[in-house]
Amino acid sequence: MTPPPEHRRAPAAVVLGRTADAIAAATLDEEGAELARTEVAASELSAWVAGVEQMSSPRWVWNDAPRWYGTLLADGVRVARCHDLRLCHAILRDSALVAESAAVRRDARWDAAPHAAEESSAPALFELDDTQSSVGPPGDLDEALAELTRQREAIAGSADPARLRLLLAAESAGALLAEELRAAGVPWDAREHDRILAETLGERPPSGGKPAKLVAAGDRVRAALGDPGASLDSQPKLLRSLHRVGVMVESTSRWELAEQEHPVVAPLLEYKRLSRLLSANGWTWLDEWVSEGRFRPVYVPGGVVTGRWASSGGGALQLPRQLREAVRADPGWKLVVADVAQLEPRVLAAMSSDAALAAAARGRDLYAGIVDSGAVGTRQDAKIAILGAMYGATTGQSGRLVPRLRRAYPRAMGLVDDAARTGEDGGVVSTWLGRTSPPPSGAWSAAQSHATEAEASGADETRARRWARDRGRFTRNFVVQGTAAEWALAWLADLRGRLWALPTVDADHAAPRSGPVFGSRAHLAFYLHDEVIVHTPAELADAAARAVTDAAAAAGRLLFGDFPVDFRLDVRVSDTALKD
DNA sequence: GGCGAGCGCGCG
DNA sequence: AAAGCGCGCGCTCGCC
Repeated sequence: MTPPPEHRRAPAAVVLGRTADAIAAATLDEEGAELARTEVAASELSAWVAGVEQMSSPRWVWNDAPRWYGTLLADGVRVARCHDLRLCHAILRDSALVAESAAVRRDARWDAAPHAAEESSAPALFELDDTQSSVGPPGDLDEALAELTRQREAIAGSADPARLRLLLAAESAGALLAEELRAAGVPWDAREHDRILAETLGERPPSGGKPAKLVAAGDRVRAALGDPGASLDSQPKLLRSLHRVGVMVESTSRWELAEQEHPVVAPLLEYKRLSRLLSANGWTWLDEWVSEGRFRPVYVPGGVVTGRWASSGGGALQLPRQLREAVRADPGWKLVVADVAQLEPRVLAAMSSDAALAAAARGRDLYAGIVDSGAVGTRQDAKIAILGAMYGATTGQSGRLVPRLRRAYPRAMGLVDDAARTGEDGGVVSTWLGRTSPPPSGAWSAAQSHATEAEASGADETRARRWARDRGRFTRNFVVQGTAAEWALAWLADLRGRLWALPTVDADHAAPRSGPVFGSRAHLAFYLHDEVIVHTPAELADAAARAVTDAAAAAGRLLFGDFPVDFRLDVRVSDTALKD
């Protein structure tokens, strides 16, 4: 079928790059052939992108999403699709699906770290001449076009182009979403945060000193140690103080202290709890990271080798449960808080086609299903056994339970056991969609080969074996954690589209602090591995909750087709992100 | 005074 | 109880 001419001329993709004083854009057709080239003044870029987006909704191709999209969003421009060259390069470079000879593997300039996230208020972004910048991947149009060509060739020549396309689309959607999450921010009630701090630590001290309850806890510890001058914040000193009063621990970690019977233990654990809250998420954090009712963390898509996101600054991925009450919808808005129950074992069931494990998970708590199958006796045992199987536990209760799972779910356990063996042998493993683990380091390989030589000492052999097992546990977990991250990206990408399709609200119901794009509509506000928070006008909360659930089902089908595994969500509509 | 390592602990 | 995976960050301390 021949499409009408006007459709053929509509660009399938637009590649953006920079010149010394403007933006250069190339429009491409479906096959990647260049249709036209345009120059746009930097100050006009957002308006130009908005127009093209409305007309043809192309896939925007750029070197690095943070470099482009933050400013577009600040200008009120949202795009539907992109291809993030930096992120896709990293995947293709390492993927076992890609031919060894592929040119994309050999251009180290695209191995660059991401650009630091721009302040959304930075007006000079598009004025900067960063074509010569030493930070981030190459910035000019011809470089971007050349890299895109290399990537298209690598995909087309790969062992599974369809999977890779899915992975790269999901990764790129994540790149968009990371900027959107930052633009919208987590709705944060600073007064509630302050109330929690004051209740736990005592009132905020005027000049950055220690709050009263922390001081009091410290005094109780020093009294129990019989040493008014004891230093509690220095691990070596604290350890010596504990030894002096007969608490013979090897570390000062919480779990080891908790095993001890001594009057110092309770106040010390309390002191540690308060001290942690103050230093990690106290008033200093609040001042630095929350403004105008929003926490705007910096997400780093693909920041973890497995494909999980990392974060940079603000500790976005470590928000303590204690502070969830400070996550609070704007007036007239609601939060939809949803997390996946037992994501990783469900993913493992699907990727290994383990029908028995999938059946245990279907329509219920997966751990309860394992108990019902008779493999283990209690829910707690099931949880410990599953975690042990995915992490490679060999000792303790977990190590004892894993063999029972191996009998009950041989396909699932076979998959992770194979991944571990491959890693121990120095090989690489891949996720369901083709993200591949890094090869072993030079030191690792040298240690392994040295251990087989005649002059190797027993210590050499012991060390080599330990490193091999360490790597086996890493590759064992890589396939599951990485595939779970792919499922989560598919979930997010689908949800992002569903939320965008919901109606917008009138200006008098808007949440302007979520920015010009998202202030008038339900939007994603937070994402953490297997959990999302949607901030939505109250009247759309039910629709948003349905979108979250429907997106999870769609993600399961997209990755695993008809394989009968379900991804159960706990979904709550509430004013706060508090978990029960 | 800057920098990296080690510790400990928050999250999944 | 932690064990077995993946992170980021604040703190101290030794080194330069």
